[in-house]
Amino acid sequence: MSTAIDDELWSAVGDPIRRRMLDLLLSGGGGTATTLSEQLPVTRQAVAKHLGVLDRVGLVHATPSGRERLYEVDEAQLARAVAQLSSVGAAWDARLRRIKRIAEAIQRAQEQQG
Amino acid sequence: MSTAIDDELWSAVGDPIRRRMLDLLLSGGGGTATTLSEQLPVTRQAVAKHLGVLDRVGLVHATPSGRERLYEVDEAQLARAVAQLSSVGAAWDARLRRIKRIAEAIQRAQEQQG
DNA sequence: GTCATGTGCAACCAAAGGTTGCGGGATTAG
DNA sequence: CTAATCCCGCAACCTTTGGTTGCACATGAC
Repeated sequence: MSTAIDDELWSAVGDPIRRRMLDLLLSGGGGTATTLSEQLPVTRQAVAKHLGVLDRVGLVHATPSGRERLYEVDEAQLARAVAQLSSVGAAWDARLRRIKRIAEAIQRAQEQQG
Repeated sequence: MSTAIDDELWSAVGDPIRRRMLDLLLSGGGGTATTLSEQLPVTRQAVAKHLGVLDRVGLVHATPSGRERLYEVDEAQLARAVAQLSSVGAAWDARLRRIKRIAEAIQRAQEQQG
């Protein structure tokens, strides 16, 4: 029910730039800070900071290769994040359904009474 | 595929405190800045700011009542947000599946060849 | 009227996202 | 080998955002 433990993963994917970065890394099969920044509206340094955040929570990992630094998505960790997203979504969805059921019950009761 | 349009809703539910506020509002059937702040680790003013954010994106709406100001969740808008969460989750999930399929295909090809 | 309570507004602080500028390794050209 | 280049990391600085305190105003209780 609670989302307390997973706030780090959440806030990691909560940033629009970071979500687009994950998209780019997934579709491009990895990338560097420079290549990513060319496809994003921010500078290389900003991308590097975001990559640091994603790296810290384990969503990506880096492979130094010569003067480049190739980043790739950790698929298992991203799968975990996706699972948590759907978990929260499912919880809210369930509560919304319950509220709707209760509201309908109240309305039925009022119609019977009135 | 893209999440560009819905960044506002995303970032609204991207904050852990705001998610807990939505939870509290849903389970408690509404609340004021004061009552919410009593159940959260931040001050009333911080809660009020968050309520302002949630109000701006339409996830909650306020009902002035005397000297109080009751906030309630806009269920339709929250349902929209949930849909977008699952949408992004599903997109990533699909891409992860595709990557896994391709990786397996490559491995099969290598086994045949080697 | 007086007192308490809930709100809103303003000033101030700290952290996060973003930018520019610079210096340091690895790679390629000469 | 040297020089130019490219990619990267680090540091300083700015702006926005989440958070706090303090205060003034309005409304309900006495």
